[in-house]
Amino acid sequence: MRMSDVVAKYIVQMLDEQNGSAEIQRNELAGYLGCVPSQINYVITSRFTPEQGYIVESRRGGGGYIRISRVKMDRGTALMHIINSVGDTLDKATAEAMLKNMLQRNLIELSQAKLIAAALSDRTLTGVEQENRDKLRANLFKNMLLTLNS
Amino acid sequence: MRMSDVVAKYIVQMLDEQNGSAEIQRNELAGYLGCVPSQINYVITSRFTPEQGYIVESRRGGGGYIRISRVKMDRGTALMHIINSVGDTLDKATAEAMLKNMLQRNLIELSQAKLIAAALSDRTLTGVEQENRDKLRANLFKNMLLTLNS
DNA sequence: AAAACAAAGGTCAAAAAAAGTCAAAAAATT
DNA sequence: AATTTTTTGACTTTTTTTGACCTTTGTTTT
Repeated sequence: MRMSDVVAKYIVQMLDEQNGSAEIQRNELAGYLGCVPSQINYVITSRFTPEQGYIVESRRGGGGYIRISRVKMDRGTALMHIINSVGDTLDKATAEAMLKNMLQRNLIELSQAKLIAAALSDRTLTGVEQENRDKLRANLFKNMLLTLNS
Repeated sequence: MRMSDVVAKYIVQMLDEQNGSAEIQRNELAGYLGCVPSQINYVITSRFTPEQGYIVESRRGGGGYIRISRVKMDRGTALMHIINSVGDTLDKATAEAMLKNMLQRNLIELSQAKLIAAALSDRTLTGVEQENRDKLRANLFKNMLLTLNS
């Protein structure tokens, strides 16, 4: 079995045992499982992504940690669907249409839609090169929506 | 739990109990909590800054003290203040501290804080060059907050 | 009143404790 | 054979902890 699978399995097990939330110490876990610390980062970026329904937070420095949480799927199923339908890039018009739609379907509140729209606006993203904007928009959109269904 | 968090928690608790104002003796508190005195300074400068809505006053010498107070204002003003305190760039740690503080002060809701945090996270912004991230963060932060006070 | 001493708090930088990044090498898949 | 995914490790960045030394203020002595 691959090391990355061992790590992933371990994390999934923690998530199962601790109802959807696991906090690890990178170096400690790496030591325990017998891999290099950066392997943990690899596993997290490759298998615990927003698309796959996970939120990852971390802190460096003394007492640092990595926290992984599984997003619950209730009303979230609809959101999850939407999140998954967004590819690598997302243009502003499409994003706005989607937000409008979500509002009509009562999936999000107005203040939330406004927050998201503000993040995706051209005004906010001046400074980011045109070619990168829609990529960033996709990222922003997906990551932000994810926070709503946990 | 980190020493710094223990200290911060202790102070917050005092603030809560004494409606927004706490007076401590540095050496005494350090002795009580079991840390070096300068740890107290560290915690204060890292977690009880004006940006985060605190005023700190102190006096040396016999009978010296450190007084920490939470400043309070109406929501719109407070948000405006916060927005204005953000310059051209904003690093993630500062942003998070600010969000936490806004939450504590009931200026925003949890779901909103989460949306904003997600937009500012490194994970969302991978793809944006390091040197531009904090600039973009400042933009995102300010533009998003602006939607909240209208 | 001046000088000496004691009692606070302040500063700063080094060391320690984490986590993050990136690219090259190796392994697995197609 | 080519491409994609994994593994590794050197190097970076962030955050916290600690301690030696500094400054300010109050209290005693002379």
